[in-house]
Amino acid sequence: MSNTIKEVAKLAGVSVSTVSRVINNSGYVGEKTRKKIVDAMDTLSFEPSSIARGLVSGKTSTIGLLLPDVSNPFFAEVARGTEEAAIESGFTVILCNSNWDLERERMYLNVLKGRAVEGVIVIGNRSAERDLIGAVSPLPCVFVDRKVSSDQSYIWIDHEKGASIATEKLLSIGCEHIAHVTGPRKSTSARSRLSGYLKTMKQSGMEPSVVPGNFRFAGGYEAAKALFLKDNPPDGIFAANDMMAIGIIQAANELGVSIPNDVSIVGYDDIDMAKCTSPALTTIRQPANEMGRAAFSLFKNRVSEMKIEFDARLVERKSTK
Amino acid sequence: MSNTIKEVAKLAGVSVSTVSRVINNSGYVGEKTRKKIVDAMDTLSFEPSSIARGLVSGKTSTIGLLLPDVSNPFFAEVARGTEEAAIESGFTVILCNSNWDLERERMYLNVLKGRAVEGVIVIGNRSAERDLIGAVSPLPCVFVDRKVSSDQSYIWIDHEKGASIATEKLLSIGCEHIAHVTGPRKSTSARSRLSGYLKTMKQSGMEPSVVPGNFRFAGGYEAAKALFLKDNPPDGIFAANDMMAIGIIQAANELGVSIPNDVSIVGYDDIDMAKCTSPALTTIRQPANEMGRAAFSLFKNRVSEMKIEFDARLVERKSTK
DNA sequence: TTGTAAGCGTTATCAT
DNA sequence: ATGATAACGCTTACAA
Repeated sequence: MSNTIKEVAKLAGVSVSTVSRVINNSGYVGEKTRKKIVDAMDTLSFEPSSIARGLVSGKTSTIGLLLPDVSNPFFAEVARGTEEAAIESGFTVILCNSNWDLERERMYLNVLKGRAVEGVIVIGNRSAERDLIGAVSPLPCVFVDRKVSSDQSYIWIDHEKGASIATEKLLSIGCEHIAHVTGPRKSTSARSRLSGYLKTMKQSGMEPSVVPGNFRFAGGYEAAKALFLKDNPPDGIFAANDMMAIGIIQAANELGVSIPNDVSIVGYDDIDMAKCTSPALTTIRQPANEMGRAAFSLFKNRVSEMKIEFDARLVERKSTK
Repeated sequence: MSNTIKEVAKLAGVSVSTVSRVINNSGYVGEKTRKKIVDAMDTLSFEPSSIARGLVSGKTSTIGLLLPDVSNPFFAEVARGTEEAAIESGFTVILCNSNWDLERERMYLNVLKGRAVEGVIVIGNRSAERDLIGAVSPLPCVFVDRKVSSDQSYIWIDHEKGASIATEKLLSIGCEHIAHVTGPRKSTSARSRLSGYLKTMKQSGMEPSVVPGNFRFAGGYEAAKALFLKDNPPDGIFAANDMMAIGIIQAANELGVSIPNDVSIVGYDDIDMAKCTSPALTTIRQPANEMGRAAFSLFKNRVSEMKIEFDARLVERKSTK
């Protein structure tokens, strides 16, 4: 049962401030007194109230982590990285799933502020930049997977470049009809990938073909079914993330479309599962765990205006010729 | 900018107690006054400090959710359900990934207590029951996916029965050599599934064949490779969860083992992806989201000694004859 | 070396 | 219908 500092003080026959000193290891405390207090704390199994402490110090050792959907393995992995780094620094993280919903994003941001988090890490959000910054201000905010123009910090990876690499790979192996299955419209990273695809296609004078997706397995699956049933099916597909790419592979297998003979597939993320699909998925690797850890360290070190950029790179496996 | 109730009071030209009344919708407040105050709160975009509230009321409206691994879709979905229900009740949840690590479980439990959560929901943990209860005591604790003998509450689903149903299905279609790929040894649900499998096999006089797994895609994949390369490969496999079943399907596809002709596969969980594998996965359905919601409601209504049991049921798809 | 007392932002109990 | 004011459990000058 959690007792108060007062009861400890009484039992030890000292004042609360002395007890506070031994709790925080600050100021001078006589050896005998310290021992008496420690004993008292033990017998009462005293645990200081982090609420009261938070009220006084304004510090809660808590950060908020806002992301669209933990079920997405990429986000889950970033969250893991952040959480691991946080715990190592004595912080705890409050996890919020916005579900790609603008309203919920705003709501959560308020909840977090009310909870007096010391900072917010936002991953793959949809809100307009100024809305977001306005909403969390004056808390430090680190953006992951999104470049922001102001003096905020962010962890970034060049999706446009990654998408170009993916598209170029498909081009380089001779694909002549390359389709792109997108992520949710409001996801900035999805948009960047789309734009990288579009640019690269334009540069090489190819006709783009875009199918809307949603970053989920089922989305890729549906998109692929539609694509393969067309008169002029693609011979290359760049999916905006691995989950959809895996859905595409399943659809292809079901329809008897052979990978990579009939169609080559490139995904994005390099989630665990990508190694093990059949055929194994060629994809653009994002170091998710590291990105999460980096986000926390940016927050922790109170660096503002710091931009860490990671490199997306191609991981070639068997789903491309 | 997070303002205080004082500043709102000043701006509205009233006392803090009146502001407190409109915040909490308690006591009488004149219509005009209320409007002034609401306006003031808006212009300052005031958000009450839940810390200060917590200090006064002793309530933090926060619960801890301890689970082994958010990357596991089943856990992710339970977490989603819990979080949704929590938010609807004005609670926020602190999410902790134990990574199936006993040490981390204990550590997190302490962190949560220090953070003054009002209760803890524990999913699929490994710790011994009394350790766990001792560690969170005196906080209310709801166990998900685990039956506990004491007066604690739990949400449960009969894994042994589910596993029996799965095994029986395989038996009923004439499989003669049925293997089981297990979950992590220390997972109680994995153990129950194993025991259901073992029992059913024994009842029907069949020789069991158990391969260790880990609930992850790669685990199923590896196990299947080993299994299919044996002299006497199985004609039926019951995987302790869907992620592994999907890994098994991939391995089968790669090795040219035909499903369900050469081998029938049954999974466990019925995650989203199960519908879309190729062939679609026959599996035991667990209502993950509902289980998460139920867990929160058990906590919320402060019911102790309440046991909610869900039913596992077979969802037949194409991976079984 | 130790104690006293003033907050931290709320809520709740009295008055008014 | 509204306002003072005393808690809540702790930290932290400032005194002693």
